[in-house]
Amino acid sequence: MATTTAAQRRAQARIEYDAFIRSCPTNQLLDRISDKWVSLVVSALAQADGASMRYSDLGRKLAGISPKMLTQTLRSLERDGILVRTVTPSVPVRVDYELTPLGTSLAGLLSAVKDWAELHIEEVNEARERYDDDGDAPSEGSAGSVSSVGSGRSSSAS
Amino acid sequence: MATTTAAQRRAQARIEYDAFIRSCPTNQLLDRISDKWVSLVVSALAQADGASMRYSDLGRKLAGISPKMLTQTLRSLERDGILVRTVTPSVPVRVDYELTPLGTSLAGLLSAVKDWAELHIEEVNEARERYDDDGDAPSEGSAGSVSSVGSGRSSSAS
DNA sequence: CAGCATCCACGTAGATACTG
DNA sequence: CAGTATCTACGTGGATGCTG
Repeated sequence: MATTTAAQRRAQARIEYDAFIRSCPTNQLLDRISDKWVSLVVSALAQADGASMRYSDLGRKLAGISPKMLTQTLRSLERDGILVRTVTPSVPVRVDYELTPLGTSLAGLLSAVKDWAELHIEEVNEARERYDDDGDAPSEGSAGSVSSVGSGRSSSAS
Repeated sequence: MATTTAAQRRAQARIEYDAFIRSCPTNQLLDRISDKWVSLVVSALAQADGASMRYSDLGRKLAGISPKMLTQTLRSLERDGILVRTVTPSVPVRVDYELTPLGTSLAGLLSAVKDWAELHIEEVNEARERYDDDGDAPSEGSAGSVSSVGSGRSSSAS
């Protein structure tokens, strides 16, 4: 695995991709970008509208993220060509992060997902309440098929 | 916290949401939908084009997913109102999953992300090679600012 | 068929402390 | 300022075995 060359990998790449297949590299990529921190970092950078953001800017914007996760996320995104990291060796070191065109194309999608979450949180919350309160008053369960016969865990979503 | 009513929560919900804030419920929701399995399950259901899929259909489509993860993902999505679970009490029990309108709206976004992964995997792979081979032949590092001065971990992406 | 229960291992996030 | 290093702990996910 560590000995495959770029050419080999690209050759194999021509074989139609299917993220549904676990062994497909796109599956791993999907796993990487399907990450809360990735969504937020990329969305934050996208909101900067082409401009770059400093490490601390991001840390402030993503209130609550640990330096470790921020650096880790940033590094993985840099490695994947989603963003570029620019170090300015001034006295207090300055590091800027900026989306690449590739990153910008992804940013639109991830921002949309983030916006979806903000937009539909109430519907989801109501659905959760309905689900959790379920198993108590079915009022109908003889129509040949029943919907949502869950065990109804009452624990908070955490 | 466990005693808040739906009305209270909805009242609080009017306070502008910001997924960047860790304590915001949308942050948690984003975390939930930013999941590889969620993307794949929802995308698979979306590809069914409004039709329902059986448990085993999904298990086949998402080759490699463990029954545990499949059930777990399905349950969480059902709870969130993304899909509906229909049990048909035939001799061999039959369970169908179908997207709700809410789920369909999300499916478009997640499918787009999945498609993005399939579409840009090669670019990402090339960026990764470039990054990993870096730290060896900078050839320029005096232009005032340098890009990508990473430590260059050579370990495989896993 | 469609799960659920249990066990276990690994990764990963988080807190904390230190550095160029 | 912008990280890095280390340690710990919990969650996540896989394998296995059993059930209606």
